[in-house]
Amino acid sequence: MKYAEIIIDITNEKLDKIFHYSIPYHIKKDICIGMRVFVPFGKGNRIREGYVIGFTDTTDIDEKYIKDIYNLPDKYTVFSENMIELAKFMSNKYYCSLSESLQCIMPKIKNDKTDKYVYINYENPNIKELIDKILIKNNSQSKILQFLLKNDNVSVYELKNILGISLSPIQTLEKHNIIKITIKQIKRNTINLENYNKTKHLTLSEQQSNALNFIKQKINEKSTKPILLHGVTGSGKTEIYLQLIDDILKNGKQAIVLVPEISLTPQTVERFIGRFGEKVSVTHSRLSDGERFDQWKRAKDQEISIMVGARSAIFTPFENLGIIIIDEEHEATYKSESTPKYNVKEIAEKICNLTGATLVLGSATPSIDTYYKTQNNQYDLVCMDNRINQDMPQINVIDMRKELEKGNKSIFSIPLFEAIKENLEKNMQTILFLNRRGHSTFVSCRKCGYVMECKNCNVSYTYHLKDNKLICHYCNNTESVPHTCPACNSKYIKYFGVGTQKIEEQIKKYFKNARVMRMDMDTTSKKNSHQNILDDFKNHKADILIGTQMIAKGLDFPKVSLVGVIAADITLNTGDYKSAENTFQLLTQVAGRAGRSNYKGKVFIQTYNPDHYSINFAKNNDYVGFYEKEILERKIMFYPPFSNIFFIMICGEDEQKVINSINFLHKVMTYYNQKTNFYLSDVAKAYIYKVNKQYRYKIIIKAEDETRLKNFVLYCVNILKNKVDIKNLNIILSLNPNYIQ
DNA sequence: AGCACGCCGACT
DNA sequence: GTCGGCGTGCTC
Repeated sequence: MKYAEIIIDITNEKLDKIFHYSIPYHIKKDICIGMRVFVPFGKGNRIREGYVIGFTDTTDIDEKYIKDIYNLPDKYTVFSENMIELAKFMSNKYYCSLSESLQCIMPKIKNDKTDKYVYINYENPNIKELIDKILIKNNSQSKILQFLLKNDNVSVYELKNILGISLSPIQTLEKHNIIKITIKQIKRNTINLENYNKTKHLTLSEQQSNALNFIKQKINEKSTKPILLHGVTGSGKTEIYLQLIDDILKNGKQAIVLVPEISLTPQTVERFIGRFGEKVSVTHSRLSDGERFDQWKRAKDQEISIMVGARSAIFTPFENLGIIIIDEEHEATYKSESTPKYNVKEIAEKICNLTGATLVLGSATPSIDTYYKTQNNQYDLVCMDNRINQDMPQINVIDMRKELEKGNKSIFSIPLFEAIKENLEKNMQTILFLNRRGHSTFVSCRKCGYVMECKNCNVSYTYHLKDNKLICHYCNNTESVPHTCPACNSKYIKYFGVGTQKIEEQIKKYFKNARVMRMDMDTTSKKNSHQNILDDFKNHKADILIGTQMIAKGLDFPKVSLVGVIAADITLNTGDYKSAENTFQLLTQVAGRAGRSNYKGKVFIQTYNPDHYSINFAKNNDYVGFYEKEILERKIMFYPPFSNIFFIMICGEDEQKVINSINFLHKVMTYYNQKTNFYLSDVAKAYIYKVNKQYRYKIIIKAEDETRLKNFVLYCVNILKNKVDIKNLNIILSLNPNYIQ
């Protein structure tokens, strides 16, 4: 144990290696693998943060260059050895540096003074005299008290910075009982336990107990295979999760539950808190760094046993993890879109391999990739085909071409219109789904055909009725609507296409007495507005809810008996190989919102492609049928899971430079591909080829073997980086991205 | 990342 | 002559 192996917490390719430091005597007894360290680094010996990932007795470096570790900031290990192993796995799999992986695993420890707040101690009976005594003096203590008398909610960190003082006068005042330092309550965004009623186990249906017993048995057998729980919408998957977790806790182990960010509303969370109370912690994207760290630390200190959260909750540092549950496993948000571009299902599988925990994936519409693994014997499969309370809703597909033939030019088909009317009369609720926000998709001149386009991006503006503005959905650039056409000066500006705002306008026009609410990115930008809309709708403060993606999934409104999909074609025609899968999933999930309690649900899907298999299988609630058709398609087209797709995009403001560099890269790839013979596309403009003034060009390459493909691409990109000036260019690499751009 | 070294242009 | 621009290279 002569030297410590340290990873420096700086993101730079050249620093992505182990540095050796010697261990001074005063920390020798405390230091261990996984701890944070401060070390002198570089020529100026600036103190930098680093992590101990191992020890060694030998080094290639001349001993005279080796420096001492400066100190250990924490008394605990930040990473378990499993987590260090996971970080190595991540940097290899997602081609990022070790420090990036480690940063991703551990929440940023903010200067730990940030969360300590300072108050004058008014409980001290002599406080008035004591303050007066100090105020006369001209010292740091006096400055502190003057500041505190004028300001509320002051942190130690702010005091030090604003007044330019050190910690010691603050500590002296605390010692003399003049001020109090309290760790700030982190309850701000977490759920208040008092609002939740304790719940007990529900009685399981036969299919639920079968599923539960199957999974329990697999856990007892110490099976290492992940388990897919395929249960139709409303089949009661959550209750199974709860009882599984209960079992895990009884064995002294802990549980991680991942849900998509969008369903991290109290609706889902309350079921976990209701059952397990203060043993549960919840993380979501709106937590501050300090709050996030606090949750992390509570897990580390074994104050909690269950973490419910979005993607990043996978890194919760439980000592004795028993189970990882990934609900709605098909959701695209489980793949990160920023470095490291990890897929949380892969991370979860790795963690389970390392710790012996069990991985359970749940969905009504499993991803094709996951279901394929069950057919391949890599995963176990357990199914629940029936709803608990009701039959599956009746799904009607409406051919919008025929509506047009009949002379109906409105957004609503006659059957959907009649159903909305009938539902309103019955005082039941309706959900209308459209995967596009705004009012009109584009604005153009009737005379010359000119389309209003964003200056920064190669996309047409979307018209927003409420503020009468044109908004670019890619860069949020906003413009007023012109009165005359900028190209030909004609006055005939017309709005085409349909967005959620337009639906709202039309509904209000046709159903004057209906109470309507809209939920999309435009109505949910304020804090809690998301939740307020859902609560109001659940309490029947509105009859019709119009919305995008965000109303499609996981919500449970007992009084909704009608669901209308305005245009199924939007997801169908994205040009992505996953468009059929996404359409099937979305339609099934939206339809699942109807008739969840005692009322029979009805669903209307409007489309110009009524014969498309994704729509037909969704109509018949036939997941397996859809899977069999789709997997055949993937095999023929050599798409995942039969291949891996590498997406390479180069962006920059100088279009010629972008073209030159991507052409060079393509030449290099073509040359080396003579041996490897992967499927290599030509250079092409990205789907939207200009965003935020940046021009974007892409190359797509497909291969069966992930590692060989990845090595090939990284090798070629490296040649590009060494041979061509790529300054001011951005090279984006993504393996199996959610969307091909 | 951030700091030193080093090699060229416009000034006290 | 020298001050300072930031290009290049290295960090246990």
